[in-house]
Amino acid sequence: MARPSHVRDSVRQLLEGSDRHDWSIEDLHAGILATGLSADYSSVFRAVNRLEEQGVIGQVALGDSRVRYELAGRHHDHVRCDECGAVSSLPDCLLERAEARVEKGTGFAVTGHHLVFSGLCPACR
Amino acid sequence: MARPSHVRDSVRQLLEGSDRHDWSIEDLHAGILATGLSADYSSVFRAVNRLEEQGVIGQVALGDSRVRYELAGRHHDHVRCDECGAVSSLPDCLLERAEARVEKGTGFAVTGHHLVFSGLCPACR
DNA sequence: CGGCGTAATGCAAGTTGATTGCATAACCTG
DNA sequence: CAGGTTATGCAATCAACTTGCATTACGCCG
Repeated sequence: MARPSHVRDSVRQLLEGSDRHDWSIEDLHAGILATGLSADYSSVFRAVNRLEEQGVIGQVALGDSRVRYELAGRHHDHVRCDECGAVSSLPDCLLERAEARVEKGTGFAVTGHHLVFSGLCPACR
Repeated sequence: MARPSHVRDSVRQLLEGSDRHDWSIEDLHAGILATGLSADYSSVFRAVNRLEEQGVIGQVALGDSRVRYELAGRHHDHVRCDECGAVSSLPDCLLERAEARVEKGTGFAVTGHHLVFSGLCPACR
């Protein structure tokens, strides 16, 4: 019976109150502590899992072997800086557009991209 | 003075002797043991790192929080089965093509994709 | 051929981030 | 207020990666 969870609420607020697309659990944990509230890492972990189950947030695979999250919403792709790791999101799916467009839209100097389709292989479907 | 390294050689042979694109260090380690040779996990780890430095192999980010490797070569994208994790590579960059093409070419039922551009952000370049 | 210096290896310990078990505290319902 | 369920903290565990250190194996040079 969904009881209030200040941890979950805090996580949600952090996600909603920023435009970041690369929150790690640790970032969220630190973020909560920074607001003066307290929460255990494991509680944040569980809050995040729950929010993910509920479809409120989703994982973002940025290839840094660390699970990152962002608010769930319309599908979009990301650009990431090789240097500082900054992540920006692209307004829409650019599958059929070129990297030049990314450059133009974000100011990033695009050097490459990583693309993974997901689905079911012939054997599984 | 690059001395012979049977571990490195074994790793290389495994990579070259298969069409897999998702070798984890553990897979490689197991693969070597399977050939009758012996090698420590850490040696495989170091061999893999060296081969990566040398540009012989490269990481593949498949979003399963585990570092995976494949032979370095022309850029290409991957399709991964949500169910069993099977990975196939696509012959060329499909950035400007649609998922329908992937379906057709691989037999996978594509349900989505993950795309990450990399480059330098305005501040870094 | 024998000594040297450097690279490779194994073994074990250390790190980091994710995950779980368990006991306690909090909340909603009846 | 009692009962049942969920949330939380704390500590322990896990998994994968990484490093330190001593030892061994090459390859080279005199």
